[in-house]
Amino acid sequence: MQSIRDLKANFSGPPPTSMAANPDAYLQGNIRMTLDDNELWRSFHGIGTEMIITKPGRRMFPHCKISLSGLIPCAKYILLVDMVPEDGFRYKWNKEKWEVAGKAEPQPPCRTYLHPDSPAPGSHWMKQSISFLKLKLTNNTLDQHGHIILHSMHRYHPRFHVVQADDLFSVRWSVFQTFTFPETSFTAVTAYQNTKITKLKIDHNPFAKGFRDEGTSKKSRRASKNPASLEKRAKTSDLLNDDSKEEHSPDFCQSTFDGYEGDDGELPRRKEEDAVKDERFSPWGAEREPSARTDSPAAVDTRDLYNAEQLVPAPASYQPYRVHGYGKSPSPSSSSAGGTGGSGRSSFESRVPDVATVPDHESTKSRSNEAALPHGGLPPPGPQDYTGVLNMSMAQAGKPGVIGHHIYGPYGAEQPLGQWSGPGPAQYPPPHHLTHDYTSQAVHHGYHHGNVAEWSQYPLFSYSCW
DNA sequence: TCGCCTATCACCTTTGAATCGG
DNA sequence: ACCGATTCAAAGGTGATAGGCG
Repeated sequence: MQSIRDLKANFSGPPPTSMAANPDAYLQGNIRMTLDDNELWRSFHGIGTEMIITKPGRRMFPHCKISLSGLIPCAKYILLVDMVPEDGFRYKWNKEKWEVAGKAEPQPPCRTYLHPDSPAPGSHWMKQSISFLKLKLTNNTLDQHGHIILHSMHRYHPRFHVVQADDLFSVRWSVFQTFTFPETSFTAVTAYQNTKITKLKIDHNPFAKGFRDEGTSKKSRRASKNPASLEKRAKTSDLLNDDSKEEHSPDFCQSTFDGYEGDDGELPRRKEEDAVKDERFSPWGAEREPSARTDSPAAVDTRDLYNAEQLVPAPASYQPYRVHGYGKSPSPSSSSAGGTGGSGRSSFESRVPDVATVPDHESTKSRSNEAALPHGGLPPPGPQDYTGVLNMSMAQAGKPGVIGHHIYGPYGAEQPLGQWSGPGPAQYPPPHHLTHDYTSQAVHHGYHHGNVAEWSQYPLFSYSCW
């Protein structure tokens, strides 16, 4: 899992370098998030997770379930989840594998799911697993229930935010850290495409028990009524029987993420090997191959897409954080020595700042520079969902020694709306920008850019679970 | 014709109120 | 009166399916 270290440590403590050397010195920076049911997530990820989205909203399965540690027991926190596009493409399922089908659709209104327990003290969050069971996904852009709106046939991954705040209204003044887990990425679909995923869901989701083969469920009767379904079921079975050979299956193209490719030769540690396996044989391999990306119809610069879709502005200087914090490099959770391989959990300690800083001249310059780039132009305002949305951004004085960790409203006097449509693409750069040593790079860049004022925006949508 | 979306279905789990017994 | 265990029905989640739409 990847995470991003809260910058607050930079303000309240010694220089970043020393902090890195003494991580225990600042509790704030020691928040650790673990993905529960990691094995299940991985089994889905290895095939290519799909999540059904429906108009009334559909729960995720597996659902997001995490564990937290390192929080201040008596301090209150708010937990949020949002979904961010994995890339700038639309996909289609063709001949047992996913193919790029063109440029991604404009990003639907960005919403954030607030955990219903929020706000709650750190002790509450740490005493047990935190489940986002009731989070629902929809493809209805006019949804009034607060479900997270996604596009079908697009790839996303959930992003978890931990915000230290006494209440929702103080969120804007609060620090928050963001975590992502590579294995939780998925394709939003209105109907399952990959029969292996269907089978896996049926096998593991209690609500789908009625579709399991075991016993003489009425499903059999139902299926027997329709020869076509019989055929389909047979096909499913065949496919599943071939699971043992799946690594050689045509739909399991080798991934060539740069972050991993370099290691292809030798993988001394077994854990790492296992961890990377999912990526290597993910059905996404072909599409995510750098060359494929370049040549794909979408030879579209994803940065443009994110500019328009995400509205999470981030200057060029911010890019490295996101690149390393989120990219498809080997999952740090699984490759880390303290790994969670056998624990069935993926864990990640926040390392990289994911907190935007108050823009200063430097950042302004940076933005200007980026705007001058071929793909760095400011996008038109995207379809932000402002209704009931607690839009906010985190602003932070990036200069060393400056105690500033505020979150400014997007339309506050401090920050004209125009600035909110800045170059967001930095958050989701193409995989080929990944460097080999993801973790160390992330840390390095995070601190390296500490002097640069940066912005980010997290539109928070909370009424979905109140 | 094809790919995707949606309404509907039967089956199942979850949930909470009602009931019962100690 | 209180508490815990059990029962039961309603609510809601699931994938399958057929048909609609562009």
